This record gives sequence, structure tokens and C-alpha cells, in this order.
Amino acid sequence: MPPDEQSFPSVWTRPHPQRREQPALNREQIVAAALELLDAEGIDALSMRKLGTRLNAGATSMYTHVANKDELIELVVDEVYGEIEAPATNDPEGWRAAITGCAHSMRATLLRHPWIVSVLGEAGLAYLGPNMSRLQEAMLAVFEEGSFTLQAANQATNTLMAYIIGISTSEAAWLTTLARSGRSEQEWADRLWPTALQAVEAYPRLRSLYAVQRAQSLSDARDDDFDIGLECVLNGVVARLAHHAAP
Amino acid sequence: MPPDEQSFPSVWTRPHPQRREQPALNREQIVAAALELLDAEGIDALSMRKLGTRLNAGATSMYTHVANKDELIELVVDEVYGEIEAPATNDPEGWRAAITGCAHSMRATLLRHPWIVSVLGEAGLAYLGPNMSRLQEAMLAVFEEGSFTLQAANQATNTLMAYIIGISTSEAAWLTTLARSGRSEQEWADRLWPTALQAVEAYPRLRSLYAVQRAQSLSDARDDDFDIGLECVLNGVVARLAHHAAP
DNA sequence: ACGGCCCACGCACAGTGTTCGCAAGCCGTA
DNA sequence: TACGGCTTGCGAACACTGTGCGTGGGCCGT
Repeated sequence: MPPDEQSFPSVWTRPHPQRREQPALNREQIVAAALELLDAEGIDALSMRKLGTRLNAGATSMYTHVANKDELIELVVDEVYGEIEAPATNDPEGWRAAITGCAHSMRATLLRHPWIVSVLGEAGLAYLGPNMSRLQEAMLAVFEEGSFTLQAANQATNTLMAYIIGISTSEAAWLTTLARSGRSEQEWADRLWPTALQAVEAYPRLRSLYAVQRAQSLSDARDDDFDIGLECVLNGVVARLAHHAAP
Repeated sequence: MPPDEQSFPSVWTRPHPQRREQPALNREQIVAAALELLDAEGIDALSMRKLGTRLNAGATSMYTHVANKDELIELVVDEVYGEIEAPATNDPEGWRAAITGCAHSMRATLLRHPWIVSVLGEAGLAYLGPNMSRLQEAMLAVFEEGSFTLQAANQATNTLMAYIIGISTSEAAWLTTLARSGRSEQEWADRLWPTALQAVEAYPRLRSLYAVQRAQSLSDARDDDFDIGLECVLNGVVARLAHHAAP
């Protein structure tokens, strides 16, 4: 070690590390900080270096608590799933109200973190996460309360979750471009209007649908569309049950 | 220009470009090459440099035909949508068979290109692409044939596509990790079995579901699950129609 | 023969995920 | 008390990424 590299070998110039007075870094706070960063700036802005600086840590300090960026994302995804209100068994308003409430909570959660839909297709074993397991089990229990068999409850859960994930994907895509534009939903739609009209010029049904949509509030329309589709799915799974139960 | 930088100013050392004998680069072939690359190696492997070399071109040569990587991806997404068989009006087997066939084609297409679900949440205006517009208009027409009003047809289309996208997202996530593992579906599931059991240890309903699933072929089960959910959704939209039409 | 245009490309820049080796604090043991 | 091991943070480095800019070469109209 060359001894005289510092011109001022004083205590004051030396950085005085004093680590270990806080418990240093922690898997939970890493996940929490990643979630904040994702919500604030979107999926492209999540880099290990930015995450490090946000935690007053170096870029590579997270790798002792998390194996990968992919693994980190799996953790964050399950953290988001933890925000979904699981349906309550023995809901006084009945199983269907409980399921409907859970569906609303799930959509709201996914749209509160719209970046999530772009990682759902890669987070392969997401349904093994503790929060996802808990949620699934709760939904199965509620469907059983509605006198579904376990198999039927499973089918219903899968169909319902697929619907919610799918519609949230479309909505999140819209919300993301919206956020990037920096405008309000109506203003952005107005600006997009001529382009959209031109795109569907050759298609009369889409043309008249777009014309109707121009008159209404887009976010209300999205809420209504979700509710209508949800009713359809629930009616469908119930109908299947009745049909199979009483031959 | 300094004249004597080459020690051998011969014709043979000079690279002899001979461009312009083929029509050079082309938006369509760029999109086609990107699609090949994505199918072969997945979403993370698509880089402008790799795409360039695959086209015998430089890394930045695509930017005269495509503004962005994002724009390129939008083009590829619509290209994939173009593979979906639109339902035929006046199908001899009725509107429901036509819709069912289109749904099957859509699922098969998405699973043939499983990387697509990870970009659907970012490709904001994907439904303005020509192939997506065409597909939507065709589905609207077929639902109208089933005596849906245009509004009801739109609701049905949205719900149906949400279901298909959602379930394909889950399946694609599974297929992607499967492909990364390099094993067969059953072998990979067997290897995953103890981990899965441990993850759902506290949840009796999930436990017994997993136990049942262990006995059957996974890919057949996925096919059956899709069909059952599809029937539920279609029954649901039809039920809503009947309910509204005859008060 | 020459000027303008189009288009491919090498270079460069800022930034990415991740590996590796180093250093510093803490703990158990001699 | 001294010392060796273990854990943990971190700087440097590597192989990449998307993309802006300037260059240069081939083509076409005059």
C-alpha cells in the first residue's frame, strides 16, 4: 500500500463510515423502495443504480439480499398482490358481493401500479408467492361458500382472474401512454381523435362506436365496462354450475 | 484528406460495398426479422445490434425505416395480430362457433409468440393498428349477426378479449419459464413439485388442487381450462343479452 | 460531368445488469 | 486482549444496450 497518497491524512477528510448503526440494508426496504420507484417513474426507470442511490447505498449493495433484478421484481409483484383485499368468507351480503368487492380491489390495485402488467408475463411463478397463494385460497373458500365444488371454484377463480388481468392490461397500456403524454385523459383523447378516426376509417362499426365514446367520460366508461364484463363472467360461472348440478 | 493512410491502396483491400443491388433495407423485412428473433430467443434477446447483424446490416441502419425500438415493437405486435384468424360472418355453424374459433386462434397465436404478453401493457395504442382494427370489426360483425346490438357486441368483444389476453398472460409466463428451463412440461412440473407443495402448505384447498393436477397432463388441462372459461364468458354475455332484450 | 439526395454505417455517449475483489465492522474463541 | 473468520457494503470493471451525429458512397436528374 503506498503510504503517501493522501495529502491531508486527517480524521476530517476520512469519510468515517459508521455503518451498522442502522441495520444497514434489508430485503423489505429494498422491495419497498423499488415499489416507490416503479410507481413514481415506471418500469423503465427501475435500475439497480437508481435504486441504490434512493437507499443511500451503492449500486451493487442489493445483491447480498436479492439474487437478481428478476428476483427483485418477483418480490415486488407479490408485494403488490398483498395490497389486494381478499374476499371475506361469511360476508353478510353473500359470496357474490364478496367476490365482486375483491375483483374491484384487484383491478384498482393493478391500475394503481400500471407497470405491473408488463412484468406479469415474465414473472413465471408469481402464483407461488405468499400473497398470491393467500388470495387464491380466499377466493376458493368464498366460491365454496356459494356451493361451488372445489374444481368449479378453481375454474371460476381462474376465469375471473384472467378477465381482470386482461382488462387491466388494456387499461394500464392506455394509462401509461396517458401518463407519458402528461395531459388529462379527455385532453389526450381529443388530441388523438383525428388519428383514431383515420385508423378505423374503413370500419363502420368501430367508427360509430368511437363516435359514441367521444360524448362520454372515458374513465366512467372504463369503470362501467369493467362492471358489465365482471357481471357477465360471474353469471357465466354460476350458469355453468347450475347446469352441471341439476341434470 | 490525408492521402497515404493505406499501405495497400489496392482494389482487393478495399471492401467493395456494392449496395443497392438488393433494395437495401425495408420496413417489412425489418419487422419480419424482429419477429423471427423474438420467437427464437425471447424479448430480452431483441436488440437493435442483433437485429442488424441478422439483416446483414449495421446496428443503426434500421432508424431510417423505424423511429424507435418502441415503434418497432408496435409494428411487430400488429404483425402478430395479423396471424389471428378473424371470425367469418355467416358461418354455417352459427355465430357462436365462429367466435369460438376466433378465440382459439387468438390464444394459439399469443402462445406461439409468448413474449408478446410482456409488451401488451406498454404498446399503448395497439388497438389502432390495422390488423387489430380489422379483427375487432370482424368480431363486432359476428356478434351483431347473433342479434347483439352494437353496444352489446362491443361489451362482448371487450370482455372476451380481456379473458383471452389474461389467460394467455398466465400461460405465457409459465411457458417462458418452461422454455428457459429447457425441460419438458411434465419434467419441469415434477421438479417444481416439492417447492410448490411447500408454498401452499398452509392452504388446504390449493393443496388438494395441486394434488389433483399432478395426475393429469398439464397441457391438456390448460386447453380444457381455456375452453371452460370461454364457455362461461360466452354464456355470460348471451345471458346479459337475453335479460336486457326481454324485460 | 456534376450537384443534390437518400441511406447505410462507424463512432461515441450515457446508461444498464452483474462479477469480483477489497475493506471494514462484528462475533466467537484462544 | 488479540486474532481469525464471517457478513456486508462498495468501487472498478466488463460486456452490453438504445440512439444522435457526421461521413461517405451510390444513384438520379439536369
